[in-house]
Amino acid sequence: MSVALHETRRRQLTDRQVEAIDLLIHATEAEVDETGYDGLSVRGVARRAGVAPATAYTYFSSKDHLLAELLWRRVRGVGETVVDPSGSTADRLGAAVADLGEITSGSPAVVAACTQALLSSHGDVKALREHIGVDIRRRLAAAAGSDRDRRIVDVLVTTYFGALLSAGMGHMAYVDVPEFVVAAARLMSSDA
Amino acid sequence: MSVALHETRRRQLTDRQVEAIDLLIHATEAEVDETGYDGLSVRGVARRAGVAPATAYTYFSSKDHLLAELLWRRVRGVGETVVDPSGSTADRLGAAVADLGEITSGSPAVVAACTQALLSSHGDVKALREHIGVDIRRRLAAAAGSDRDRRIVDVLVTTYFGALLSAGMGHMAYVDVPEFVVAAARLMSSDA
DNA sequence: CCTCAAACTGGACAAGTGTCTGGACTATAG
DNA sequence: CTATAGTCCAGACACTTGTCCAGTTTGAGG
Repeated sequence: MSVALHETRRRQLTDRQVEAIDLLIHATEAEVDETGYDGLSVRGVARRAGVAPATAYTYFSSKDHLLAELLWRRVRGVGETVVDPSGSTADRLGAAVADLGEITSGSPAVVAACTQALLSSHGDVKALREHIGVDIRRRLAAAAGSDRDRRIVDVLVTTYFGALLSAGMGHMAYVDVPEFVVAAARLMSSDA
Repeated sequence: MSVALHETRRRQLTDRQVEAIDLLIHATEAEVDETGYDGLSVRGVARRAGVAPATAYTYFSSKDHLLAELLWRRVRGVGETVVDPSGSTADRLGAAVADLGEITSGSPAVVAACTQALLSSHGDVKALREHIGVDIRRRLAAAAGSDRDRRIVDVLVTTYFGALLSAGMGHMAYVDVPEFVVAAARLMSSDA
């Protein structure tokens, strides 16, 4: 029996289980793209993935958990930004934020559902949210480089999540989020 | 029959109905302070307010609607910030943001529940969210004054909501939100 | 091939949410 | 005072969500 360590559960999972989880995540993406957040249900995802509802519930405790895991995979999938030391702080932060745009590319319905799910108070979602927050902050901090700009990174992370929220509410397009955050970075970097 | 125009419904309401609605909102505040967002229910609020559940549902379609209305009333209750033309942009924005701190004063549990409710996709909540967003933006824009700083106001509004989100997730205390946004304003205003 | 423990299944289940309805109540108009 | 339109109430209702369980299937090890 070959096994693999996986983040969704704190146990070793067989290849088959890993595959079932992947199936569920992909089914989630397809399903939410058609039905939207409100129309999504764990049962619907399980049906699409060809898995029994009870099985889906052993891996994911709610639809929010499914969506949060989907988003977390997207965040992890973003490549590390190459820092160019010759550029200005704003340039470097801009490059990092532009790379983060990969997360919010694709179907807006899917992105909106994921970000909405991330606000859940369920324990499983909280943990994934923490991972995502830490990861994004790490990327921006690496791009900023010096400790002198930590304050700017703090504000920028907050602005980034605020912009995602704003996009989720339809006040901004997801494609415009990176640009907006870059503009904020320039406003804060005097060495532009 | 005396009547009053009220925002919760698009109809004229009797005094008695206005009072019932006030009772429900106050009961919501007390209830959520004890039980938190997850423990809150329309039925529980109705019981505390001494109103039948069905009646409560005629005025508010969900617990999110109750909480959003509560927050909207708080926002409306904040006095208009007096703009001091002699101060810097950052100073004026700072004064406005400090006044907005009134919204998030009081029980953090209540504030957290309200902000969480505001993320609901229900139509009733959406409308209130819109009102709140417009009102806060108007206050900051008035404080900024010149059109030159419109960009800064855009970022600041986004940062403000991002900070509220951050506080809701426990990464920041609600009392520190104004200070954080003021710091952001200073970072963006070169005429500090 | 056989054993057995683990995982999957599908259906039942309790809890919670929002809606609906018939009857009681209230206040305005005649 | 009576008629009547509108509101409120209490309970029933359909629906969804997450949990649980007994039976079946799966697959690694002997």
